[in-house]
Amino acid sequence: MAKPSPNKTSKQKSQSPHGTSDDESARGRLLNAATHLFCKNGINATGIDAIIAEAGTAKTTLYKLFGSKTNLVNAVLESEGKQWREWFIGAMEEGGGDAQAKLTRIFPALKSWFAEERFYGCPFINAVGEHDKDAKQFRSIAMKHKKIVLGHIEKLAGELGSNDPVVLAHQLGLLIDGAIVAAMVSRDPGVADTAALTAGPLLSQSKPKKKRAADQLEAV
Amino acid sequence: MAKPSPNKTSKQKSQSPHGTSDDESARGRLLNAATHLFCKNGINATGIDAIIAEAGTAKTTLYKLFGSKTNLVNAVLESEGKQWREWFIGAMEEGGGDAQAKLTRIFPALKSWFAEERFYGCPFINAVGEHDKDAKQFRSIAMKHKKIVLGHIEKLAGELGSNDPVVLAHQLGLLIDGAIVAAMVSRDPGVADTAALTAGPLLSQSKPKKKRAADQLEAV
DNA sequence: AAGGAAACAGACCGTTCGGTATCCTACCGA
DNA sequence: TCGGTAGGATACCGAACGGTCTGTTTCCTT
Repeated sequence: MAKPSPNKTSKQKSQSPHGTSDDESARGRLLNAATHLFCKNGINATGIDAIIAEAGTAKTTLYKLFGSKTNLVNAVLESEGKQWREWFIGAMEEGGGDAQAKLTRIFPALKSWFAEERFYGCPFINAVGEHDKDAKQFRSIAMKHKKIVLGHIEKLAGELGSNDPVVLAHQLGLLIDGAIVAAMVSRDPGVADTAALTAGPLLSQSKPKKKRAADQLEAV
Repeated sequence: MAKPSPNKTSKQKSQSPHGTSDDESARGRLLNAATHLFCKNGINATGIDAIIAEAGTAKTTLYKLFGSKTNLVNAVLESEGKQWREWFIGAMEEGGGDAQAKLTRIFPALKSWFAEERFYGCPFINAVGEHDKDAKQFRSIAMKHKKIVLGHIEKLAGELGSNDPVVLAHQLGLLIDGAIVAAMVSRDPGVADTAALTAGPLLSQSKPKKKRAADQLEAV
């Protein structure tokens, strides 16, 4: 939990799901500033000038380091996604216990994220929402991110003994997404409690053999 | 079930949750074009010129009728929200049956929405996501919309005999939001089936007296 | 001490943005 | 015949956009 040492190479567990690395190079400052502004105000609403003002760099530096705004956006999403996943998976894994214990930590972890002053929703969902929905660009990035997260949940769901880990992971994914957007809109971290309440039975009743999930689907 | 008439033109149950009213006046065409482009490409990414080009009107007409882009955005959200709610509530209510039957229609209805060619996610969620998250403007509009929807679900949850209709409505709301954003990102209407699968037990097991929801929360 | 890379400042480019002004056309009821 | 209204066309405005340019400062290396 407590973490020593510097950045870059050292493996540190983040306390926070995002974006304030202590990288004080121009690149790091630009990435931090762009992350903050893109997430807070939206990508299209954030101009280059605002980013360099917050980063305290020159415009030249930005274009030397990233080449274009598009590249900067991609770099932000990549680093932010990586940091978020490390935080999220870490929050499940740290503290040990069985799969159920780990999966039960999902929504308390999200709740603490929602309560942060700089919680602005999911950058991937927001990025998709403010761009062409027929284009694959952001949707594929978002799906790649989601796939990694759900993959880990699916693995835990398997350890849990679920008879359909894929479906269970998707169910939890739905609750996660729902909680994130509801928290973004309402600014109420308490939505995570509702999500936890909904997820609870899924995690405890998934061991006993009942009808298979796919069959239940047919019944609807 | 079919209710006649009150407003404006003829009152017909919409087959579709959005935006293509048959109003062929300049105002109607502008509203349709703006709705389509805002939802498809994002509000900030959509310029006035693109809107008037799709509407086939002059820029003057837009500003004579709406005054500003901001006003146009608000008009779009208002009309779109109203149409969506009428469609959604209609989809639950039409066909009758008890509260459980009505609530069970939620996700099949959403699925048919997700499958539409012009499904671009929830305009309110997307609008919040691409603007300042510290500002109330879009968040309050979105919450107002959501409150009406959840209010209706809550009423049905009460009829269902749920011992905590408010919590049940919020649980369903979470699944609805999650399904909408997941469908927007993945373009897979099937997420509605996963949501239905998750909601099913909530609707059937809510009658028997168990621990109160709030108590379960404490247990987490 | 000298050199060079990295970052600085900021003027500047062409384009597009939201928005305004002017003038024109068509229709419609009195 | 008339005037009013609704809408169309187009030129234009200042500001902001993403991006480039020239030139200066800082600092590490040798």
